[in-house]
Amino acid sequence: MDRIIMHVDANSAYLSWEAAYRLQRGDTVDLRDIPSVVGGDEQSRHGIVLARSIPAKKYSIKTGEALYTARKKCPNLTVVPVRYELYMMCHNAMINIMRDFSPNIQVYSIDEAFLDYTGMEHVHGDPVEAAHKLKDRIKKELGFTVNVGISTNKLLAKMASELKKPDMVHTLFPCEIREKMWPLPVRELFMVGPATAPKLYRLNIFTIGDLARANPDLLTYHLKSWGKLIRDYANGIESSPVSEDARPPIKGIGNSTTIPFDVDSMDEARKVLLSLCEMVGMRLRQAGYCAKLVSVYLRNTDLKGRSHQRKYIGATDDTYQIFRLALQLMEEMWTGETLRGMGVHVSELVPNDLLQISVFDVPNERRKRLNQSIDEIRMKYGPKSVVRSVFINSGLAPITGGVTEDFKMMSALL
DNA sequence: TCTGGGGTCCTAGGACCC
DNA sequence: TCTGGGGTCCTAGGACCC
Repeated sequence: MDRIIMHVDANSAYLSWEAAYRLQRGDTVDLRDIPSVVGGDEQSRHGIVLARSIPAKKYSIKTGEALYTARKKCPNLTVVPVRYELYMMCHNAMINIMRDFSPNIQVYSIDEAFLDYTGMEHVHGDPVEAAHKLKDRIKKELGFTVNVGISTNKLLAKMASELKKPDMVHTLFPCEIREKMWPLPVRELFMVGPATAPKLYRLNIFTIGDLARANPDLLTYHLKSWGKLIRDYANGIESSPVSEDARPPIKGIGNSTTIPFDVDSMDEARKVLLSLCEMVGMRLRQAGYCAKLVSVYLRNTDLKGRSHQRKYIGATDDTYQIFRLALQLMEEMWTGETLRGMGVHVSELVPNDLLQISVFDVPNERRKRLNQSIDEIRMKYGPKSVVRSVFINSGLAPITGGVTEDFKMMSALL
C-alpha cells in the first residue's frame, strides 16, 4: 500500500519569522515586501546572507553571499540580525500544529519537517485538503507561510514542496514525475550539488529527466555509487521511513568559527582553540558521550582549509584533555600562516555510561567535578557566567560556537 | 578590508598484517 | 630470486544537506 508523506517547508524561514515578529510588535513595514535579508555580524566578519526576501531575490542576492556584495547589488537593502531564540520558538510552534495532523512527524531541520499522513484520511480527510488546512492554520495562527509537498515518499514530497513558492500546496505523485519533475534543471534535484552538476553537464545531462533516463553504467563509471543514488532520485525512487524518535545517535560534535581578526601568533591561536574546546566539551558532556577522535581544522586567509586528526587511547569528555590534544594537532599542522578560521571536531563517540576505564586513564575526580559544576552554572545562568581568565580583555569570546547564546534552548529541543 | 556554522556520508591512499 | 593479494585501520579531503 502506498504511503502518503507530506513535507512542510517554511518560506524564507529566518526572514519570514523576523517579519512576522516585527508586525506583531507593531512595525508597519513587512520585511517580506521589501528587499531585505537576515545577515550575520559584519564587524566580527560573519557578514553573509542567511535568508532573503523575494524582492531581494529579484536583485539576484543569494543565500550565503557576502553582505558587502549584496549591498552592491541593492544599495538600499535592509539587513536584520539573526535571532535564534525566535527561530526556535517559530520552529516549535510549527511542529506543534503539524502534530494535530499526524502523530508521526520527522523534524528535518529548523524550517523543514516530514509528516506521515498514511491512514490519517479517516481522521482529517483528503490529503490535499488537509495540507491546505495545515498551511492556512500556520499562516493564520503564526503569521508566516509554508509550502507543503505531498507524495508517496520523502524525496518526492520534498521535491514537491520546492516547486513554486510561497504559500502553496503541491503534489508530486509517481504518475506526475514525468510532467512536473523531469523538465527541471538537474541541479534542482536533491543531492545534485555544485560539484556534481558540472560533471553531469559534461555527460549531456541537463534536466532531471535526462538523468532519470541516463545509462546507469555510464553514471556509475563517472560518479561511482553517487551516480546510482541520484539516478534513483531522478526516478522518484526512495523509501526511508518518517521516523520521529528513531533519531540516529549523534556521530560527532564540532564547533568552528571565523575569527573576528587575523591570527598569526600561537598565543592567540591557543585562546581561540581553547574557546572552541570549551564549547565542544560542554556539548559532549551534555549529550552524555566521550570521544575517541579529535580533529582540528585551520582556515587561512585564502579561505583554504586543512584538517588534522588523531585518536585517543581511550575516550574523554574533559575540556582540558580535548584541548591538550587539539593543541598538539594544531602545532603539528600550523605552518605559521595567517589564520582566518579555526574548528574543533570530536567523533567516534562512546556513551558515557558504557565507557570502560582504560588503564591509561588517570582518574581525575577533581577535574570531572570541575567540568560538572561549570556546566551546571552555565546552563543555569548562561554561557558567559563562567569565563577563563585568559579571555578577559582578549577581544575573544570565551566560548565559541554558532549556537552559544541559544545553547539552553537548542539543547532543550534535543 | 567579501565569503557562517552545524551536520552526515563516502572515497582514496598509505600502513600494516597474514 | 621475486614483486601477490586480501583485509583492516587510519588519515585527509570532498561531496551533500540546512
